Amino acid sequence: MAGNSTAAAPGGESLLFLTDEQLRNGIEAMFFAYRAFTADPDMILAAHDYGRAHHRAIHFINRQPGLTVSALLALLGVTKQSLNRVLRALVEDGLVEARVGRQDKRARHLYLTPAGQALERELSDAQRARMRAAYRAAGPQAVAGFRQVLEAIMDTDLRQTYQSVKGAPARSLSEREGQA
Amino acid sequence: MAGNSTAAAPGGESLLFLTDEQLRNGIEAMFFAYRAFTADPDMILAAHDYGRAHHRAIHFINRQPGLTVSALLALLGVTKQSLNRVLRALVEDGLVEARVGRQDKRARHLYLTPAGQALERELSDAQRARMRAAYRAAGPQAVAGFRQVLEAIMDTDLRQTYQSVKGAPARSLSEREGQA
DNA sequence: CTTGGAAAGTCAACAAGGCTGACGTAAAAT
DNA sequence: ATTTTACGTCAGCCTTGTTGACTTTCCAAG
Repeated sequence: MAGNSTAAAPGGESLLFLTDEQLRNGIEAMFFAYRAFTADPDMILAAHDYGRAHHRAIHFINRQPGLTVSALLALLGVTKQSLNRVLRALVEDGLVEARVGRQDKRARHLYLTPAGQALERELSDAQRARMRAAYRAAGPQAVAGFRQVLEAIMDTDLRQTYQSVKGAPARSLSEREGQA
Repeated sequence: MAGNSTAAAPGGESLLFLTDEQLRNGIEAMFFAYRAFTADPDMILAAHDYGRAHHRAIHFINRQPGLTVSALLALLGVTKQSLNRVLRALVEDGLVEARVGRQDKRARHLYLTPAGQALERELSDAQRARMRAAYRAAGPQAVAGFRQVLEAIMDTDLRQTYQSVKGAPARSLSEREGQA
């Protein structure tokens, strides 16, 4: 079975932190923390008649202005049809601008309008405030561990995706793609 | 505004870990890690024609056998109509048993049947395997930090909820409520 | 040059799982 | 006796995921 709970350490280290009970606590902590993590943006979004899907799109468009729909698709991990609905609403409401590619006219390059930037700021201010408070309370060392474990939880694919975004090229894409 | 990024430390500590950039990375790490975190259970659930909602119910019923519908409601933070749909399916499929309370006959106490326990094991084995690998890769100190930050992210309410479950009384509820 | 496939995006329709509102019933509490 | 609590249920709505069936555009091979 899978319950090799309190195994003695082969390398001499205490492996008590690998107990099934510890793992279960970690799983539940992820569940509750993620709920809190999305709570503030959710409230703001509801006031604007948007949902989490809109938030995610706005977040990454802000992070990499000029990225294409398919690039965004790869980041979000949803179908293009699903994303399209969200994107259409944002474009119609004037929060996002979709410019046709100069070199490849099939591609749409996405940008936040000033209104879009305003909402992005509102959302990320709230979310960062919570993270900042948590980071401050836990301290730098805990934060380092936090990040380490989160990265270890990711798949190889996702970790690469994450790493590629982390650097935040910002603006480089638009230049690379030859946009205005 | 909210961008007090690289502020100098009032207490003398380096506050570089509170940079907007650092916070943004943390936010994205949460997003990607949570996706990976739910990926394995999601695949198993799809094969059984269930969704995440069923998983959550099964998880907490396993954690606290004999808990009532309203207790589960409080843990999950959804409406009873939403939970009821999920619960009805699980009861009909013979994964969950709902016993009428002995002392309070209004209450339904929930238990996993052997079939329910089997699915729970399948799901949690997969999820724990991922967490175990991540914990092992990151090491005990990182795990401690991980847990600290997650708890700090939670609201006061959620933290209390989490703490109350963490102890895992398991079986104590059924006795307290006078169940068979 | 044309033609056929791949890539980008759109429209339509469906399902899961949230939500609100209204109602019913039994049991408990006052 | 009345009110409140715990639970179930019906009806209907919304968001956000899905698949399937198209265009339009680009590129490469014949």
